Order: sequence, then structure tokens, then C-alpha cells
Amino acid sequence: MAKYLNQKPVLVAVDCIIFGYDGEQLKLLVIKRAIEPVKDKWSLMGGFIGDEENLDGAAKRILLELTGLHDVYLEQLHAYGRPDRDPIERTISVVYFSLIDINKYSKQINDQFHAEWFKLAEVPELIFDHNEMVQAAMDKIRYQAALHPILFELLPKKFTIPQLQSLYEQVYDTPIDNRNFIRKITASGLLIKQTEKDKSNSRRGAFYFKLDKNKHKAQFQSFLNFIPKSTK
Amino acid sequence: MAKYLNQKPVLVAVDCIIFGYDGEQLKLLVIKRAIEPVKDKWSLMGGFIGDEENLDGAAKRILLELTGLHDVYLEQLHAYGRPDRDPIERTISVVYFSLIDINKYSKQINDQFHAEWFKLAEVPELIFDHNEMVQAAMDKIRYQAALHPILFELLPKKFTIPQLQSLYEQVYDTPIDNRNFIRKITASGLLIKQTEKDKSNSRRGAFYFKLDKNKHKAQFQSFLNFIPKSTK
DNA sequence: GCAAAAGTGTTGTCAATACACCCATGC
DNA sequence: GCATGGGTGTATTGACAACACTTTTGC
Repeated sequence: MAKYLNQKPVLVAVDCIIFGYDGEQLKLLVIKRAIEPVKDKWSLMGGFIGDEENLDGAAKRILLELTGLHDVYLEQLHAYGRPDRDPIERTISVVYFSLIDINKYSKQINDQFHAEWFKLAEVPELIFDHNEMVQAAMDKIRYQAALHPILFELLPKKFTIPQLQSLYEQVYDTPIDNRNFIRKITASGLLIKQTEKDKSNSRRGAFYFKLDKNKHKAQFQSFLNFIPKSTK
Repeated sequence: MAKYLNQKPVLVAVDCIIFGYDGEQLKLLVIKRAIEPVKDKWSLMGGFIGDEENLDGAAKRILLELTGLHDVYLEQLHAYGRPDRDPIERTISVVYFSLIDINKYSKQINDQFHAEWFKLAEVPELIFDHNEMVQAAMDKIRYQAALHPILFELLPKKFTIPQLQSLYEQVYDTPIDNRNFIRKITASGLLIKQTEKDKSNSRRGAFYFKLDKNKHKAQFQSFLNFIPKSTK
């Protein structure tokens, strides 16, 4: 096979930023890095791209390795390439972020990587530029979630509206009026009310809802405006 | 320097999608590829990343080489990495798009690359996955421009409101009511009316405006809603 | 005086916010 | 019966879209 002359190849890694929501707290999944340098420091889950793999494929593989999950929300965030970002060897990192149902995960948790969930406010120092990547992912999620129903990806099959609202409140770090929130959410038509209630948080209980997956897909690209504009 | 073992490095290229607006038509700048394979086919301007360069730096360099322009709007779009996307050698491409004032460019046009502007509707077949990249860039611009004042980057220092409106109409391929458009634009406070008129398009003439750069920066992150929501 | 583009106002509708009380239930 | 979180309704405001005519001026 012909080659481009005089070009210096570099390593290409794919790193995955994995968010989960346990019904109370938005969390980030990180691992203890298994290889030198900075072995045993906290790190995003990542890996080098395989010979016959495209970028999305590598991200899916890495996510599967760590969580056992297929078919989860995964989106390319950004490519990072500072020459010195990895002190060992020039490495470009293409970063993905993923939103998963933390309950699905915990059934298949894999201790091999010494993975741990951290509350977003308590994420430890990560290797290289990984903290910067997490920050960028949160910014992007805030951007996306204001217009598209991506946060549903974090919820279990059945969830309550207070859970959903609390998730939005955490992502935007702002209190949301529950009457207006419920009105918007129900107006979107994305939810299907169940007959059962979740009684774990109150005596009265909160109705469970399921996501209408068809409507979710159909409306994914439309702009929905879930977040109140600050009235200043 | 220590190295990661058993990892196969690959080439990393940066490609630039360059948009310009001549006051009438939104256009894309492409070049005739100078090297084999597919020499002399139309291609995005690109290059391999340098040893001491980060990705943004490489994009700026490539843009400067082709246009002679510094300090233009430049944003990372996406990384592409299909194993077979470049038939010669495995190459990951990190793609940027850029919005420039086509008039500034033409003063410094550089024939060395056999560059040519194409109307968006008439972009020829490009090499590899470059057409797909251009499509993705247009999608992203539509997304961004609905909320942020990025399209001003395409205009000369002085421009008229009909020019601006026509640009929006092209980007969204839809007619826009001029009364509502003017109201929104003036309400944004981004424009400073000049005393001169552009008489090239009508006997009456259209007032020139300048962009208020401070307000433009300040409001860049806020959501502005320039595009009418389809009333369906 | 007329052609050709620029510019200007009003109205109705809908969506968003602000805001406070009753409901259901387990103890 | 009371404490706890869940759920509900209304009034006001502001933003948006729809819509058609007058203005300017070079020829």
C-alpha cells in the first residue's frame, strides 16, 4: 500500500465520559488507570483505536467493556490534541460522552477497572486534560438538554416527575417551578403515565411514567425549551 | 521517552471547511488536491498535524495558508475516522469549519492551491468523505445560527439589512418576513446604523450597518432566536 | 411617472412566568 | 391528626407571526 511520505503518525485514543443518574444525584464514572504513567490515578475510561475500527465503534467498544451496555446514548464531544497532553507519547484523544441508566449498569458492574461513580461536585482530579473534557461535556449537555430531550437517557424505564425535575435542576443548578415544569413536560407528550406509584419518597407516592419512545425519537430534533429563561 | 507498547499510530489530518458570502450567495472554498492519490480532484483544504502543533493551531495554520487570514471564526466540527476513508493510509481527520468575509479573502487570493469558490448548491464531488463533512458543517451552522449571531462573521464590516436577511434566507432555505426580521435584529441591539447607504441594489439605497462587536461578544452565548419557528 | 427595492405598525395568538393551596397517605 | 412530599389552576405578560402599504430616487 502506498503511503504519504514524511508524515509522522501519532496515537489516537478514544475516551468516554460516562454520566449516570441514580434518581438523586448526577454522577460520573471514572476508573483507576491501569497503566503507567500515572498508574492508579483517576481517569476517564479510554483506549486506543483499533486497526479496523472507526471512532464511533471504538467508543462503543470502550463503553461496553466498562459497563456491559449496548445501545446507549453516545455522542462525539470534541477532539483534543495538545502536543504535551499525554507526557508519554503524542496522543490525540477523541472524546465521547454517554448518558446511561445507572441501574442497568450496576447489575453488570465490572470491578476489573476499579471503576467508581462520583457526584459531579466531587469529581476528583483526573489525569491529563480529562477534567477539562468533563467540564466541556457538562457544558454541552446543558446546551443540548435545554432544547432536546436527552436527559431521559439517564432515567430508568419507569421514573417519576419529581425525579425528572430534580435531574433538570441539578444539570442547570437552578430551582424550577414544579407547576410550570409539569405543564411543559406533559405538553410535550413524551410521557406515558403508569398506574403504579413510587412510594419510596413520600406517603402519597408519585406516579411512575414511561417515555414514549416513538415521540421521543420524533421530537428529538425539534427544539423544546425545557429550561425557563432567566427573567433576570 | 517511554512509549505505549503495541499501539499502532495513525496519521492525523486537519481539514477546513471554509464558507464565504459575497453579499448574494453563500459559498464554499475548495482546492484542487495537489498530491496523489486523486490528484487534481476537488478537496477540502487540509494538512497533517505538525509535531508541535495542537489541533486548533493546525486549523489556523491551514486556513492562513489558503486564505492569508488570521483571526477568523473557526470551530471544531467533528472527527472522522473510518478505517478506509483515505485509501492510501489510515488517517483520522479532525474537521473545522470557518466563516470568513469573502472580500477580505479575495484581496489575498492564493492561486497556488487552485482554490475555487462554489455556490453551496453547486459544490462538486469532493474526495473521500469530504462532501459528508460539508453537509455536517451546514447542519451545524443552521443549528448555531438559529441561536447565536455567527452569520455576522460572513459579512464585511459594513453591510445592509437586506444582505443580512438574504444570508439567513439562504442558510435556512426559507423566506423570512422582512418586518419581523428587522424588528428582531434591531431589538438585539447588535447593529449600529451608519449614515451612508448602499445604492448598488436599489435607487433608494439601503443603509449600511456595522456590528457592535462588544455586544456581539457579550451576547454570543445567549440564545437569540433569529429564525421564525415554523408555524406548521 | 414609474419601476424596484427599502422601510414601516398593528393585531391576535400562544407560550412562558409568577404565584399558593389542597391532596393523599403512613405513621 | 399531622407531617411530608405530590399534584393542581389562573392571571398576566411578552414574544412571535401574520399581514400590506408607503417611501425613495434614478432613470
